[in-house]
Amino acid sequence: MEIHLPHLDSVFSTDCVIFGFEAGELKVLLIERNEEPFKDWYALPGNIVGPDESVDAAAQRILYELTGLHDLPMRQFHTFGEVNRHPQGRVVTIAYFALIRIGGQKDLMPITQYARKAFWHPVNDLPTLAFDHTEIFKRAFKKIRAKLNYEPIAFELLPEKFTLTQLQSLYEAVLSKQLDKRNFRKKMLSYGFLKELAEKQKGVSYRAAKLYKFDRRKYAKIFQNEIAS
Amino acid sequence: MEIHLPHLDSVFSTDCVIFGFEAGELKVLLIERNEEPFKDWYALPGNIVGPDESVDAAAQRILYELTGLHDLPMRQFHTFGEVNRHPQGRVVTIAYFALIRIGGQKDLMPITQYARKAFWHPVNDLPTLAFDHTEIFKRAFKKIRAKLNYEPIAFELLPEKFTLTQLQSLYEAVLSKQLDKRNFRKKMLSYGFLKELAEKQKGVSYRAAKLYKFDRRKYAKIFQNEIAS
DNA sequence: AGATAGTGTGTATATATTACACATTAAATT
DNA sequence: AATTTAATGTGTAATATATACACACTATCT
Repeated sequence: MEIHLPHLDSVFSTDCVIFGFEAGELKVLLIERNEEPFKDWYALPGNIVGPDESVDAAAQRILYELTGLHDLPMRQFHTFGEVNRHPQGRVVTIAYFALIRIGGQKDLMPITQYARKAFWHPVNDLPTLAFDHTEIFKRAFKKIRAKLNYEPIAFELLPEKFTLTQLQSLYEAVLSKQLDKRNFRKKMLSYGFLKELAEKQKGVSYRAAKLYKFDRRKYAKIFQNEIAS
Repeated sequence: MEIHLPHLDSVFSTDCVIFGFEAGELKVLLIERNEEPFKDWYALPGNIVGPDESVDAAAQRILYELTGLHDLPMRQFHTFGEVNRHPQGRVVTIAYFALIRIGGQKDLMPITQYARKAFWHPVNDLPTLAFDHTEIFKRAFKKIRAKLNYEPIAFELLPEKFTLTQLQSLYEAVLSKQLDKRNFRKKMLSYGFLKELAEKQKGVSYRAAKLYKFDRRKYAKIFQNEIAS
């Protein structure tokens, strides 16, 4: 039996690529769709922008509706404007990415019926995604890999207090390469925006590491003269 | 007498920020509008995307119609999605930039009646522009300033054969700062992607400088392992 | 007391960046 | 022919940054 789908006029939508970091792995937030087309498929959280909301606001609303997450600092990274991206008609999609601390939120929980569930999936070994979401994801991943080297995005993925080893392991996960421990520490500390805390790591069965936090204030002071991206 | 304007449904448009370099100055391509709203104002070349063309293709078509330029390597840099950008209704605009050699083309000449003329204007001291085009321009300018440091975009603005002094003057114009001649040359040449030609500059009333050209092949070879933007 | 597992640290070498000044050349002028 | 003009083309020393590399220390567990 064929499913009848209405034809859509030109519309725009947003898709969000939300990255998280957990158990030494970089992960991306997916939903399981509960709607045609691509019902039951995995997809990036995304939907149609309303006529009376800005695209930025729509991205926030849609993410909330599909996953329960709200008020993330989302950044636009590309707009996908090919003609045949959507089986039901012309859709231009403005894509966003954000990086968050997994677990910093309460559980993931779709608010609407468009998604059956929302879940984290490691970026390596992603399943096939609906629409052109695999391409959208790849582009976002490339972007954050590049940004990692010149913007302090790593700290958005880590808990507020973190060890230098955790920071390094995040860099290694995102860049897919090993880094030298001594050089990594020397460099990170040389920037001067990491604040060493009195506190130490807890609950480990070996020597506990010092905790640090990212001092956004100092960062801004140090890099205020640089050209922003 | 009031002008009646039709209400538009949600549509998308493209705007292009085309940079050129002439007489030691960075310039941007503007049009003089011949249509409401903002009739007679200066603006970036832009218009509505058709239902059956990709956004990238639309950007090319629209630029051609308004200025006569075609087949430029245009790159998307931001999408403007606020609700009240356009007095006639909701318009989401995908913005592109490109860099070209002024004079490499025949004259600028609008093909359609939407623009009365197209012309180059120095980026410093821009006139007031229609819509939010000043903001769009600024964002593009910021982008190319940043890119100049990690992508070979300078060569898109220069003639095929150029002197190192011309190259330096371009860097100085875009970055708005003076650079040291010896260090600049040392660094540029150290990359290994500039090819020194046998030929020399002509028609100058002083010692003629050596000409160089950008060797795209070598560039690709040298930077193939780097993360692209 | 010993084993385990990860933390924390320094130095030497190579590479890149910065600061800085003058002789050379081609054309134009006298 | 000699001089003026205006810009080209070049080197070195000092400093800062990046890389390569290994082992003693410490907290917990057994």
